[in-house]
Amino acid sequence: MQLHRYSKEDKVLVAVDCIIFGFDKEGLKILLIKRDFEPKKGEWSLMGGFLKRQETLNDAANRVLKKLTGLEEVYMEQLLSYSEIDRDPEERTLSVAFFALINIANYDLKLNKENAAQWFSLAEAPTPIFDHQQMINEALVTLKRKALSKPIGFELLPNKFTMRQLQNLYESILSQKLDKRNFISKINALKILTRLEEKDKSTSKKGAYLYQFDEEKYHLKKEDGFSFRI
Amino acid sequence: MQLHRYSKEDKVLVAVDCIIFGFDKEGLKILLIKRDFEPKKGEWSLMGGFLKRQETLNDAANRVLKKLTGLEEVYMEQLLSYSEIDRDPEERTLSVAFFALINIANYDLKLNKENAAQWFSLAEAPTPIFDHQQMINEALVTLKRKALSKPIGFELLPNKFTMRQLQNLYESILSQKLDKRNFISKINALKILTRLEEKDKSTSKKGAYLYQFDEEKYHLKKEDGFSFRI
DNA sequence: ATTATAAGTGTTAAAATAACACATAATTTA
DNA sequence: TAAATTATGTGTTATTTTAACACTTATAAT
Repeated sequence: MQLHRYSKEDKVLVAVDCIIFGFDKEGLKILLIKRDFEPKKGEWSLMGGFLKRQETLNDAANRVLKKLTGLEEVYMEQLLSYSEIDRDPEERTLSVAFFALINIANYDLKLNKENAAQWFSLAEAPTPIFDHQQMINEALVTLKRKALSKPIGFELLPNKFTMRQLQNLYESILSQKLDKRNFISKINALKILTRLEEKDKSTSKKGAYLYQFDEEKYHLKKEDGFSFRI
Repeated sequence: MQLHRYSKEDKVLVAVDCIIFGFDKEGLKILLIKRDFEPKKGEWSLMGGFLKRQETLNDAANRVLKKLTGLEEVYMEQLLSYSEIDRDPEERTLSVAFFALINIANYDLKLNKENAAQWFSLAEAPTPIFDHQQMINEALVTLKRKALSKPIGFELLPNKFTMRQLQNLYESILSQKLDKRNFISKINALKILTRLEEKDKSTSKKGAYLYQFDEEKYHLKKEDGFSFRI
């Protein structure tokens, strides 16, 4: 008897590639890394690596991200898999895309000593290798869909933020200007924010109230979902 | 020099599993197959098979479906991948889920001579092997989301169908009764149907008008999407 | 002729959304 | 110290969308 009944089947390399979105005062950004191995060494790429036999895809995505950037405990979500035969010219590799949202200011990328990882605004990002641009484009569609059906921002914004920052985030994601008054009413209707007494004076003389997410209500809304019409 | 620069990396078996939804007068159904190889031989399973080195995931899903059921040129869409280490007790296997929608009446499953494949209503389906039930549950969520944001039915209904059939389809997918008059108004507002002069008399003495999808408008709407509030 | 059955059709109230403009607080400048 | 500047903060109204709701019609069966 054979050791494995599936032994006649083909095995393939499986990779994970992480589309990391960040947000700061300049807008929505994406994290790319300068690839340090062949093929395509020196070109820009998503954070990627190979799946090991003894780990799940999620584990692999987290391991890869930590190794390349020092980022840990990042919220990640699986997207689609990419399987064109020659997508990696070196060898047949199936790649599973992941996406993550993080607050740029919270993470010190200098941990990444060679500084091979870099944030790019979406408009200015270089064209990455293989089919990574396609992955990014599809992740953006997912991100927009999520912004319209779930609360978003908890992972992207600092702990305390102004209403304007939240609106800027939505505007960045949706590539669309929103009416301030209507935006605030809609957000308030969700009842996921707590307004603090504190104000942020960094952008105005008057100062702007700081808000925090009510984590419990936020996560409840996240499960239920809603239809946020812009 | 090594033949492949990636040669130190692990390779794994990759499978595809197809969640096939069908619709007939009894409602929404799912197609399962009696597994004819070990492990779990004789138990119910999704249509599945292994990815070959020289095919894409989509190709594999279509090949598997054709082999097991005779079904060809079925609309399929990729869902998530499942990667728990021991999800298949035999050997580490990554599985990529696909989902498809077909019109039960259009396909003669007797082509599948051993009749190993069988339609089950969702409530009556046996518990399938491995993590297949989880795949089905997640596919159902996807199906509901799609029904609320894209026109649906083209793949599931016969070429000509009554408004009632379309409503039944939506009710099956959403597990929810809908108001006849409101449903018709909303569907008509989409302008994707053509009403024929013909009537279907199979379910009433009066007869019900038959409709067809206007394929062009249907696909335009499918690209744009909409927010169908039920 | 009566009955039974599913089809077909419109109105109205309620809710959600979109459009819209001015007052305020605090700093900076004159 | 008065005036100007700047981003913040706030409500109302018209429009659109959605939800609730009941009777008539065509035909076959009795």
